[in-house]
Amino acid sequence: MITTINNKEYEVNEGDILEDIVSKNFEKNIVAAKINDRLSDLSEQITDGSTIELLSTADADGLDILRHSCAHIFGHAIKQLYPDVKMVIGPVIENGFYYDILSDEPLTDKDLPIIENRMRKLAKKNYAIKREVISKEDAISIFEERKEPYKVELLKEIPEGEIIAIYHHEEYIDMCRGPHLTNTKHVKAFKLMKISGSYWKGDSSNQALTRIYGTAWPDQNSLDSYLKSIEEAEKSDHRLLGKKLDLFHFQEESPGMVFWHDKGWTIFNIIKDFMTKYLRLNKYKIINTPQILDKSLWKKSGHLDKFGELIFDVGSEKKEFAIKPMSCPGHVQVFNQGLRSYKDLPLKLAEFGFVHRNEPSGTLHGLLRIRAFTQDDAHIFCTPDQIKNEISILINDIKNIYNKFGFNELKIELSTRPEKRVGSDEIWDTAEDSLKLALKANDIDYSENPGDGAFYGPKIDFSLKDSLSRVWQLGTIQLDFSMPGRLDATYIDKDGNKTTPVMIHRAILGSLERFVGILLEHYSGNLPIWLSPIQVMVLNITDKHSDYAEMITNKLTESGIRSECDLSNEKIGYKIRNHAMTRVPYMLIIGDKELDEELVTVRDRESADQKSIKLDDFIESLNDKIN
RNA sequence: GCCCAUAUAGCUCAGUCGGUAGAGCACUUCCUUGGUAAGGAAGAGGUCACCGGUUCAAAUCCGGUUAUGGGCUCCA
Repeated sequence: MITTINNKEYEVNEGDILEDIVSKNFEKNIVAAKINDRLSDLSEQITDGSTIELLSTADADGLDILRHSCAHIFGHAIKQLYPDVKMVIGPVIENGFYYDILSDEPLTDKDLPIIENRMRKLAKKNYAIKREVISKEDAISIFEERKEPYKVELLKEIPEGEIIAIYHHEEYIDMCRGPHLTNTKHVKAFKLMKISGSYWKGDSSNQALTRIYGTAWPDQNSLDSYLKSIEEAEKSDHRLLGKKLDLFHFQEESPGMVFWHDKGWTIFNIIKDFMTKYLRLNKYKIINTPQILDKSLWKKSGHLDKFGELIFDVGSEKKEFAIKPMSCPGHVQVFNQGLRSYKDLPLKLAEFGFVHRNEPSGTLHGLLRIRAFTQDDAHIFCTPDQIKNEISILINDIKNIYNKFGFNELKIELSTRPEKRVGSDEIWDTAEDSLKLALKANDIDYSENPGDGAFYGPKIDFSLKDSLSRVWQLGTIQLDFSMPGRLDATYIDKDGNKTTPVMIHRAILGSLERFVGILLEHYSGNLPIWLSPIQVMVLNITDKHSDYAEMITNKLTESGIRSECDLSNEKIGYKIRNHAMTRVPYMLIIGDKELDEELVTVRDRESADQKSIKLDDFIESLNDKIN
């Protein structure tokens, strides 16, 4: 009998176990295999003519297996330490695993080192991990006996006929599809990271569970460098940078709403101005609609019923108002003023819409998830045949705009028709096709999210990751066949009939507040020159040079360069250190030499290099870089 | 909203067994006028998040509230 392992043929006997062949012929760090492209344990029997690819912990699949087995070792440890804990699920995630458990005694982070130590001891015992395929009934009775109600419930949900495997080492038994390591000895480098909450089946109305996160790596070096990278990423946290660079703050009296300081607000406005220029160039009408509108309008638009809890309300003289959570209904009111002709379409209404949403307290997160924010919102009113072209333009523009801000890697998702929806299937076909065609035409890599569209239409979402790999949505393009009708928007078509337009909701940067946060993390605070709130800091060496330094600062300001000067009575080294920490791209040093020769000495943020040049030359080269 | 944790000077943090608080930086004043990442001295700063309880006595122990952090759920 012949089998192919890692492209080499081996003579084997009927009933041979893969592990035996591996231990004779291969290195020790082989942990699992792909048999005919299916992930498998080394404990499997070899069949005639199969093609086998061996996996070590250096392979992505092998590493996942290591992490999965590490979760089982966690289970083993926690059951030894806290026998009453109920095990729920323990899947592999990016960089590690988690395990959901139910514990009567609340576990805290102080327990993590204790559990971790026990895990280390268990792993070192070199327990063999065994796989066993058993019947569903047997599996249920095993876990009933072990008082694991969640495992039993999960088992009951497995369809008849599916293979059920259990894995055990020493006294620990877990239910698992596998594959797993053959021995706990491969688990050497791991750490329990954090403890948090979750829910049974991810439903907040179900039992609250405790989730423990761990990370696991092939060796200590990889673990160390992973931990180090997290530490580094934490330094890029926009909340930390907001404080250090004096950009914004939050306080208790207004949770989830930002107090912008001068420098932060400058960044905000640079972005807003950039987007305004884009809107003007692309024939948008820029409007502004009221912050507070009668609740009846939100009732009519459908938002009050769907998002009532999240809408802030205000009462006045027996009338009930809502603070706007979005700008769409307001935009339809503007569209509805006067009679619209098909010749007016597509009509693009844009607003930097400041909206309030009473997000649940537990979801707030710096600038990335807040309760009051500014959307770069626009609504394109058009006919169904204009959709494709408009979407195509948008996708292309969004890509270019993100590139301009330095983002090249994005996650783009197309969400298609949900079960509950409005509009005919023909309209949905057209809408989804136009989105797909536009994505293809612009050569966009995207994934599909079937059934995740809004009830009123499909959408394309654009997301980015923050410094700690959390994903945040930026832009969105949504087709809407519902709201224009609900809010009585019409135009006169070619035949003189009143017709309801289609509405495209789109935001490019999403929330400007969030976008500032993401930019800060992306650049670790070292914003490109054009986005820097202070582009040039002028430093005098002694009082003698103050007037010249001030004169230079004024000249820079007159040339449209954001600059300040620091005339404080400190040594130059001290001033450089201070401003270097605030990430100013350029410092100009002014002393005797500069005064005598009418020059400025430029210190560059990137290289810390200095060169002395004429002020006008500096301004010119800076303007080249900015534009 | 749910689970766990945290809250001390403007910032970063220390504060042991319950006996009403401390450092560094920043700030103010003075000395210093110094050429590329911290010159020196002095001073000022806190109802220890808030409310309540235990105690002769609470930053410290207990309960609650608020906010923040990490997740979960949610996100038009």
